[in-house]
Amino acid sequence: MYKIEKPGAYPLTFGDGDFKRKSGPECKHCRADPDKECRFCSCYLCGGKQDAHMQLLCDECNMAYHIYCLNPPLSKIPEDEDWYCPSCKNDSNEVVKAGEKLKQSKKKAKMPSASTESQRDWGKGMACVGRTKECTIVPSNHYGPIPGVPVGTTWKFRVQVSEAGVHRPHVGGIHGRSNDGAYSLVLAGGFEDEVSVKPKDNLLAQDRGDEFTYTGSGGRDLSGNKRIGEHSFDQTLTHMNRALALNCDAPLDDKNGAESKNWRAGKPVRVVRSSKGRRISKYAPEEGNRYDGIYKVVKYWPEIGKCGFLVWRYLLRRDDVEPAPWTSEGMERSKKLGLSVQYPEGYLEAMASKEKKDKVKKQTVKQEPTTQSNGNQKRTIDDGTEEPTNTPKAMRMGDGGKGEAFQLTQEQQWLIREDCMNQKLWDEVLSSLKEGPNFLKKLEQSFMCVCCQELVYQPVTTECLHNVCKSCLQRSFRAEVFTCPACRYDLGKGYTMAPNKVLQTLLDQFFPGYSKGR
DNA sequence: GGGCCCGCAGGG
DNA sequence: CCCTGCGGGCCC
Repeated sequence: MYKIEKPGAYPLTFGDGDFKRKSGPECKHCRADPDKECRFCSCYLCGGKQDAHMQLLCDECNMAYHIYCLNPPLSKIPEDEDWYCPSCKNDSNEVVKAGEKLKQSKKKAKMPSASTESQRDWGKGMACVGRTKECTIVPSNHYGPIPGVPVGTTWKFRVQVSEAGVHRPHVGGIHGRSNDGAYSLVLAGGFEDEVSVKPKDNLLAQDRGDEFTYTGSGGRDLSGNKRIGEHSFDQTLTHMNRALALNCDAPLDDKNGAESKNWRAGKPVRVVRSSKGRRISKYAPEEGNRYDGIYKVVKYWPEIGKCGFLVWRYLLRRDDVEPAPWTSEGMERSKKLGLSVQYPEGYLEAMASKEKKDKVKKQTVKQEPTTQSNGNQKRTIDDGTEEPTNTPKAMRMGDGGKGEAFQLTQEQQWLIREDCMNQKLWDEVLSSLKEGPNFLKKLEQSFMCVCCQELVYQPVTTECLHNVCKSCLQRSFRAEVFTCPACRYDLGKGYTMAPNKVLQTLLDQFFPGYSKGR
């Protein structure tokens, strides 16, 4: 019934009450909220629910795709019987017809996976995924901030930073063009042992927040299909190293380096700090990759690194009107803007269900020692093996049941930590864990919507740190009241009501089924 | 906890 | 087309 039989027969409509897909009568990912983007029940590429009549369903994976989101886009619904999405479609020259020998497309044939015996599944996970969106508001060679992305914005994965347009390469540390300049770089502490051989220069090697030194790329042994490796030859002032040097307001000198007379006159570089740099920099974020603003190249010079090979080094200095995230001004701003680590769509949910699955697996292994995984099994991020969720997934009282503390699952502890905007509330609620059953009462009180006086549903956590049902807040806005219903803090007419997915996941676990009929 | 090594995006 | 690359998940 989900197959498009003829052009014009589109099963994905919202008006006829027959909106059904893989998740039963209502999508378990977005609970059929028409205002919520969802890649599971709507367009897999943009998540948008609009233009249902232009959403094609893949006959293999059953995911929906806007014809205009496809690359290349389609102008109309194809007339063919079957349609397969880009990831399910088989390249025609990879299909083995009767009497033909196995052949592969040129590209695939050259890929490492074609010539390896490895059974490991590389297909999933954030290391090997492609972008699902692209920044188009500015070109890829844009200098300066990305409009709409404030300093302090943080993403869990590099691919998201790329999607936002802040730093486009997936892996590379510098983004630039060798005849133009560098647009952005990532500080991830990949060069900690590359401090100068001269001890007094070690100070310069440190990240001091508003100033830091950076090491160029290249000179590494990438054999074995690696992306980073040991230094084994000299770096040259070419490619991205040349690009970054061009940002410095001084004539290029690829022998001795150069220093700017007026450092602010150099081309601006967007700087992203990664949590990986934490080992060597106290300015690195706790988690993910954070946009820290605009820096300029003050000078650059060649140097013999600890590795014994020549490396190019750069001194960068901050030049941005937006406060740095680690300053008190910056922290206040981040709080006001409600900035928190952004995860890919569906990532937290996938992690949560994976954790659950792993636990189940462990148990089955314990019970049936003969069960073996064959190693060939394909894994998917969410292969839909969810059990019915009528029982709390979690924490019950201990065995005796007489007043023991409430037990949180690991997953819940993790999710609670993720919900940092509600940290204060959670601290308070968690303090009643030891009161056993009273914990749930306390939880219900703490996350009650001030409008409907019920447990919040699709909660919007406001800048002023209150939780209101999205629908309640929308009702308020429809009545032209644009303040927080709890404290009257002005949210502004254009306020975007992003539901707190982590909180919703948690509440669904603690109060299974509470959102039914809402 | 460290090593292995994949697809993808970008520049040239 | 080619080459490069301060990711990241999984296995040992």
